[in-house]
Amino acid sequence: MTVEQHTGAGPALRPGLREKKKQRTRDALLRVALELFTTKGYEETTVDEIADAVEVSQRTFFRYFAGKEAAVFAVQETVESHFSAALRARPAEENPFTAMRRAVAVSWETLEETLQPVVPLELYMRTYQVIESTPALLAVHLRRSAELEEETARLIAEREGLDADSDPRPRVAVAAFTGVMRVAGGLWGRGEDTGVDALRRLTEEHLDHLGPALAGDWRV
Amino acid sequence: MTVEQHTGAGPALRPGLREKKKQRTRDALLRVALELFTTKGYEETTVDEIADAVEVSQRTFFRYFAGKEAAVFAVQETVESHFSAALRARPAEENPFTAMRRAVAVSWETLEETLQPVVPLELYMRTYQVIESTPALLAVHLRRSAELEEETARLIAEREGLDADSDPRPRVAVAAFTGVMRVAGGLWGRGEDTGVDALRRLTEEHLDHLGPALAGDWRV
DNA sequence: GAGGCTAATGTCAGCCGCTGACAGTTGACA
DNA sequence: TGTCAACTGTCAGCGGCTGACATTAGCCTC
Repeated sequence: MTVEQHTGAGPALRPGLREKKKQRTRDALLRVALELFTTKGYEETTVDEIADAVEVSQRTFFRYFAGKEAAVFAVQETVESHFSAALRARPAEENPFTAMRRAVAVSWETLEETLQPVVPLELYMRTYQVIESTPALLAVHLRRSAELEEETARLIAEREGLDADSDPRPRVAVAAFTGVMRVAGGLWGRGEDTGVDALRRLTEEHLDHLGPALAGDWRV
Repeated sequence: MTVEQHTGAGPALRPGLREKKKQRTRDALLRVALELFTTKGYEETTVDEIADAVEVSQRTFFRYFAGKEAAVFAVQETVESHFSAALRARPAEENPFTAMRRAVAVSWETLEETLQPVVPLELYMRTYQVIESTPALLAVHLRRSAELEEETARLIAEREGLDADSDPRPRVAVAAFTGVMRVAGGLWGRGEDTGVDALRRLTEEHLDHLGPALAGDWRV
């Protein structure tokens, strides 16, 4: 059994019937899973239901996804590496915060076309809301975010010519930044407007407060 | 079935044999669970093993703890409310950051005596390391931290006479603060020195960088 | 294009976490 | 002492997940 776990970056050279079938099965499983999660809820959806809907055995589902959770976060992986790429592409002159802010902005602008081959943007957005509102998923999401944060800190350290292991500043800055991002994300998840624009606006708004909030005395 | 889920704040007026037995069972389950988790690992420990060691049925374990995880975080609950209390006790003149910093410092100083009745401090510290090094537990921990963060933001907002729902600044400040705390906690979890002092020192060190890190240009 | 190789899938048995239902036991209190 | 309620045990069962083994089906060679 070989089954590529990640979508992109496969060999893809002369797909062959076998590869194409695998891809189709994976896509079908993913789509059906997200569709069910977003309609009847994550906890309420059984792996058997997903497998049945795609007409494969439960065992096969687990060969494509490490677990029920994995299906939820499969798309998220794409989004995250999309952000990392955007950050790497930022010019060296920008300071850490500007670079992160713009990387977020850019990666959201181009999100739709990046995701299109995998799932429609709208389904992804709905999935994101399921994550924010399902305790078990939120927990995993936060841990994953922490990992992305670690990676981001290393990127920032590199940009600034610092050693990420000995110098705490990159981590601290990134922690503060993503902390704010998370607050915005949480608010968005609890709000009504589920569009990308609403999320973008909320984020900008909150990031604007980062500097002043740390200054200290708000009562002036 | 009534079984008080939390340790403190019970009636405790003239315990009675029944209450005492319940308390003993719960304590035994908790201690044995943490002991097993910290020695053979969380995933490797079965609920049956815990129950057997205490000589109760598996079903009884689940009547005292909502799940395997709940046992791990039972102590953490105490620690968290201890911190909240310390923050509430901070004088109003202190600015948000100072208040949070000192609340952390104070609550750690008095941690041992607070925990003593429940579990030895050393066992708690070991448990904390298990949390940091077990993905499933780390995930839950982060979600719980997010909830504490929410509560803390409300406290801060109240101190400053702001509305936590409309004004993003309390949340942002708290997010930045706890983000840094988490980084320090993570480093401590991966380090060798497992004492409280090491954790305290790391925290102070990282918090000192919060202001400067946000200033922007680190290359001067 | 028949046959062999191997990847993908299906089937089955079983572990573990967790829950509802029901029955048995044991403190509490009149 | 007897009644009631609280606590516990037993049992059956679901859902997530895994290892082992048999079956199917794409691929490649002669």
